[in-house]
Amino acid sequence: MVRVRFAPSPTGLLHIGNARTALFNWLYAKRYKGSFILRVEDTDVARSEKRYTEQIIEDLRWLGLDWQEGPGVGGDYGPYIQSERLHLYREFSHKLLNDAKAYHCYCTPQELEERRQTARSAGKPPRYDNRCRNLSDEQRNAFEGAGRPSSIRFVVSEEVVAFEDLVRGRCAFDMGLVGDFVIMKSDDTPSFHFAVAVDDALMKITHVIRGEDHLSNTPCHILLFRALGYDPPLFAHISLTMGPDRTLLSKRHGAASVSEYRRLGYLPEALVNYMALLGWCPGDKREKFNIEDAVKKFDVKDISKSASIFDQQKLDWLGSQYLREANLDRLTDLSIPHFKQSGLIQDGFDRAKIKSIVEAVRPGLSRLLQIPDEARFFFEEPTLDKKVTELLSSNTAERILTAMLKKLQQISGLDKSSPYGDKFREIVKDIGVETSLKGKALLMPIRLALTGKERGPELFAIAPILGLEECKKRIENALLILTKK
RNA sequence: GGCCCCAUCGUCUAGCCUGGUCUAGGACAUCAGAUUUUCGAUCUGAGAACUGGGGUUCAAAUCCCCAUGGGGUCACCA
Repeated sequence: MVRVRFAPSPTGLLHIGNARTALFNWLYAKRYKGSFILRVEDTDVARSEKRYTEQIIEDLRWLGLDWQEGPGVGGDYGPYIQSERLHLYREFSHKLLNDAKAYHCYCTPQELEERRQTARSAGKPPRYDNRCRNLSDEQRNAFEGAGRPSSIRFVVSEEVVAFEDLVRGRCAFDMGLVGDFVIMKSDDTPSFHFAVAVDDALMKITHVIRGEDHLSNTPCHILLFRALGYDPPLFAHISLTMGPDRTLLSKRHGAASVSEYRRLGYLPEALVNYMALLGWCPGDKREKFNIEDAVKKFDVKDISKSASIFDQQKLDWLGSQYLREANLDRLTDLSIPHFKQSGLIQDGFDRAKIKSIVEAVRPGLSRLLQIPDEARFFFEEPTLDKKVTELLSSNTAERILTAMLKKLQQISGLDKSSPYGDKFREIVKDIGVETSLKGKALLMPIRLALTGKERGPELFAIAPILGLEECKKRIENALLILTKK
């Protein structure tokens, strides 16, 4: 039975890199019909915040990554929030203390920091020198008497620890090179290493799929598992995601969290598809695939070993693919909040109209937030700026618009479903014949007058949505500005 | 700095394990053409890579070594 876990720490929003790790864990669990477990690692009291826990949970749900055990769903190995498991870490740390596999360290953070600095400037590795490992009783009593707080450190044995990483193959580390590390902080909460080992052991995790940044932590965890009397799980260290400058993806690179991409209006299936593509491919030539397809083919051993750079353009491309094939009613529902937020509609709006606007506007867009922007001219009369009026200031433009206005005044409606077919198209056709203009020369002035923009949706889709009166008004308006010049 | 991981078009990658079928395939982006009476969208096409050096071999993108480059880690952060 495969049991994998995603263990975010609620010290910030769900980062794209972490979300990808969660996705790979989720895919692996689904692929092998195992359990995906969510565990909240909130042992950093100073930086953890409840709102982040909530936000992370919301983001995972939005992405569609459901968990079989964890906050909100329970499970046999709970609690799944580390701050509710403190008694367990204390218990296990005392066990290690009794077995002489751990000891109290009285060094203060300031002392440790100073030593690290001097070591670093001397060109030496900034590791702990194990100085409290063999404290005499007198020394210990002196520290205790002075009321010095202590942390608990793990006795790291000098040996080479090797393991078979599922993506990297055999990895070996000389533990003689690493210092004894803290397992319980002086505030009696566990360090990351300890909490991870205890929880992964107790929760019977079979595969630890996590970022490559944990690769060199792994031997520490293996030693801990052994000291605690458990078999270590299998490890799979997946490559990291970088920004365009090849440094670790972070806020500096712009949007870096799932919430931000959500706010920008990417469809969750597009984001999931893109994250899966970062360091993994389904083996065939498809780039666009849904999560179920990914489940069928996914395996950690196929994950690329090298780091990958987050490519906004490719995400946008995928975003546009999903946007154009999304169910139109769903898309309409999803974009309505964005319309409201940009002040384009209020309660009591015409849903059918919004739907046709969304349909007209969606090709070429990659996310929901772009929809109201692209559709703004449907709601607000365009302000013809200097550039547009310049583009319009040819006498052919004036001829076209004058003819158009005249023809529009002679008809009673632009309705696409009128028995006369597409009136607007007919009118344009006639004007084309009359002026012997065609193509861009013919259509661009009309587009500019109607929308105020050089680019936008299909012109013949715009007019019927705008309606006859609005079209007349806008053309009149454009002519007014032109003749005034 | 020590240790560890990694290295194919600008980017994501296929191929590497099990050398020959690779004059290295696909996708995004770029450029060009076509099409839509249209900017965009769409379609078609083009340019674009095995980091370098040594081996091993009849043969190396593929196996080995070194160099270089990138990244990670060495916290009472996770």
